[in-house]
Amino acid sequence: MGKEMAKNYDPREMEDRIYQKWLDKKYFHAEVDPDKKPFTIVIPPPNITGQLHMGHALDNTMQDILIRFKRMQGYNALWQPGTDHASIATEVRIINKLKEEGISKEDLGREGFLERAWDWRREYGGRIIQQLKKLGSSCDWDRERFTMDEGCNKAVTKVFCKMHEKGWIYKGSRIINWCPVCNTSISDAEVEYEEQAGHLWHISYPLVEEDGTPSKTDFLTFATTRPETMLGDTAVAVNPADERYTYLHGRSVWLPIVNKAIPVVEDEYVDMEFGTGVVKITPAHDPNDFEVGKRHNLPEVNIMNDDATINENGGKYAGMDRYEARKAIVEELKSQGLLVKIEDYSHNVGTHDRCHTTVEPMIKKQWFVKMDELIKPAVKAVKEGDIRLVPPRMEKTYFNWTDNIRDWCISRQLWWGHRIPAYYCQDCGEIVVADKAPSVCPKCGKDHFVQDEDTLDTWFSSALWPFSTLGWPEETEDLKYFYPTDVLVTGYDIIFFWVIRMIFSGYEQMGDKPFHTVLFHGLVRDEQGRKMSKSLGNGVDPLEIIEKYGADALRLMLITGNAPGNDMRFSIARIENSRNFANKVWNASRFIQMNMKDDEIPDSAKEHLESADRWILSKLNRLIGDVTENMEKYEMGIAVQKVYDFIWEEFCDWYIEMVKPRLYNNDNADSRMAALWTLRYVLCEALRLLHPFMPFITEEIFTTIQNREESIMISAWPTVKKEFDFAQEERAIELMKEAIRGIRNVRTGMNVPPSRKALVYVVSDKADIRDIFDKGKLFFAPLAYASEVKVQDTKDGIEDNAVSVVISDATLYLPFADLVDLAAEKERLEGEKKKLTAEIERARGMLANERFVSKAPADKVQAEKDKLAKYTQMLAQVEGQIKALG
RNA sequence: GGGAUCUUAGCUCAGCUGGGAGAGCAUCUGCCUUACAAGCAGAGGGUCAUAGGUUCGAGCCCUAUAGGUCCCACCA
Repeated sequence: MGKEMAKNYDPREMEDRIYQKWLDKKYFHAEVDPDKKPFTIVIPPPNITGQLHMGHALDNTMQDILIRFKRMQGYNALWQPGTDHASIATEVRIINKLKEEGISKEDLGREGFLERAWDWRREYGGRIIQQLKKLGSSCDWDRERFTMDEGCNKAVTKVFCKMHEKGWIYKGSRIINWCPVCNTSISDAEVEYEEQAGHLWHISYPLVEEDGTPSKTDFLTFATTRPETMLGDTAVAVNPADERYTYLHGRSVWLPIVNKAIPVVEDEYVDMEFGTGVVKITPAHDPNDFEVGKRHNLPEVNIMNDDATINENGGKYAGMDRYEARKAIVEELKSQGLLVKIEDYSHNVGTHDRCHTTVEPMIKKQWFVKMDELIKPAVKAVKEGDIRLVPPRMEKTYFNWTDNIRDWCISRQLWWGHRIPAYYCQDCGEIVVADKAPSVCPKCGKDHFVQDEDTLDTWFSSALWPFSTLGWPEETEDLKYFYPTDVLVTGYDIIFFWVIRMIFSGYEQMGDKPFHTVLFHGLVRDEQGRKMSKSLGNGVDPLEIIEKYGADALRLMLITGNAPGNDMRFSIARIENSRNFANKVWNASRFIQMNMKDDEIPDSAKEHLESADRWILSKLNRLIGDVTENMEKYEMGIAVQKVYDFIWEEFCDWYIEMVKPRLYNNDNADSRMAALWTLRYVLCEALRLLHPFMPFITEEIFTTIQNREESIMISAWPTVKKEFDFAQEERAIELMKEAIRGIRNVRTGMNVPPSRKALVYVVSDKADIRDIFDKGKLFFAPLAYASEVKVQDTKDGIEDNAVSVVISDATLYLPFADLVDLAAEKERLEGEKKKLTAEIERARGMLANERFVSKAPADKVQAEKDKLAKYTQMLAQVEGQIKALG
């Protein structure tokens, strides 16, 4: 006899133990194997600063479900794990820690700082990995990678050099987004716009008279949301088509405070409808103005330091913070009578997505990736279906970005990250981009080189993740075998940051897509539907949930009723329901385990299957087909719902109840064995279907019930078995279920309409069987709840339309008339007949329609034919039943 | 300004290529029935946002309207 199962399901006792077993047995490990087809997923590498949150839990649950499913289907499944160095996030974290010690990163110097960063990474970088394990993630941990490990470093350097050589990476002065708090440039994707209440200051600049002095009477008025930038104004602009201002063409205005003349330029960019139709132009601090400045060859006056204080170009305002300066400048303009009015104004302000500081557009020398050519294959891939996005609507978001792509600013003024492999000759200024510092300058022959101080955007290395983790730039066997990977699972919020960049990097570096499918999920929100965030403090810690309810319950909750790409709400009620389901599975298994006792169940038991057995086996068959299909289509939420319904309703509530009398009756060994065999078989198959979703409990039961060590996770995914197709039985039992619904509680005498108290005939030609029923030894739900039981040896006297069910060697007949309200039933059938007749007419009509038959796809036409046949058959049945009812 | 998406039972949400309106929770009734009260047997509850259209047939497709959410761009 196998081990005793505890009365209640307790995940705490089993999950860590089972996970350790899987690790010990190396089930997660994948090696190149030419005989097997690979299935590969690369993990979206979590930040080393990260703590597991519900988003990770969902993301990794989905990946684990897919990889376990494919592994069971016989694929060589590799789930490639790793972590991301997360340059800004980590650097900020370490700086804060240093601050507590009263030191700054400059105090430590670059080397010292990096030492601290690596220490930090060693200490905390593995934390999230441990948390992923709690979830049951079947990653191949032997292959764990880090975006800054040696191989990834090589990949990054190689890509940088390659693309530089191609001219696709360049250094240039551009207007970029500057975060004054993080002290670094950031890319467009990292800017988050926030609606903020602000003001619109209406300001006048005097026109410049012919003698070069500011006019005392003629002014030009315009509005601005950032008055302090006037210090850097180098022009004002009007639309060339604006007739109000033709007189200004070629003239200048006087820039107050700075006290110099700046030209009036004409540019289409100015919207005549907005405000006064005049715009001040600050090329160094506004992206649009920058463009205007380029077109008109305007000087660029940078007025700010890196910390967003005013610099020496700001004259007496130098040293002031940008917002103090704003106040002071407004005051001064007011005192000069140049401030016309102040209006309340709400507008969008760009902020840094990490720290939410208002970004300052500035002109800086930065490294960029040229996107126009690089993006082309990435667009083509999705357009032509080489890469499939699930759900397809994500394509719109994707193309929205690719169509408006701008060059990617990749340099960051940070220390934690991949240092840019560019070297500057101190003697002649030559720039050399190479994987190592050159020994001598190719231009002047000297050897004084200094490496670029900047590091690369974190996403530069993550873009290479699908192939860098497999060994690129080395030509490894892994790479040949596992690349392209199969499915990428991630949130729709990082389409721009990551997904697109991986796709174009894959095509550019590998000449092939990084994966064929991207499966998106949404955000996990709190119970009120708010985004979970640290500042709100409404985050639910997955680890606490796992501790209390088990990883299986958490996983099931996350995946049920969750459609791809849709946000979902966290709900403790649904967690409880998931846990209850686990308990249900546990107890059903315990019941089977108890009844198996010490018995060996021979396979020959199959030869004595009874109708209830055939019914559940047939149902199981259908389930296997459906679930597999849903899984292939990434409809995991639907798949698991079907497994859930099957186990709880069909298997537990019906089959187990039907089979109880046979288990308790020791007089018919064949019948009992057949029931036991079916119980165990169906349970094990259902456990396999459930395993990707709830790996721990299924493993525990699977090994216990079979009293074997063999793991469910490496067992075969169930397939549809022709031998278990029993359409007849399915119909019979479904009908019986319908008939006895409502009378199951007859014993308690409640809630059952009198007309439904059933008279049950038990028919058997065997005397001993009749005897069992006569003496009430055999328990079966309809019998127990029946108003009367008649035992006889032939079918004589039983109406034709009685519902029958075979138990052991007896057949039970439940006369329809006793079970249902005949008048109501007749009415229902008449309705049914009407419906079917209409359907048949429709199908006939469609098939008679030449246009439909000739133009519709063949399978559609076939489907109609099938329907016609089916409906015709059903109609005959219904008509028969009506006739039988009289 | 452009785009996406949602509106289905009291609540939270599924509903795959048009053909049966569903789940969990909540509510009501009755049950401690030897697998399970983390349970069992039942019941009630929906004009599928509104208005049109296509179709033999619409929760699903089209158009418009209202409201919500999100993304992108951004006019000083």
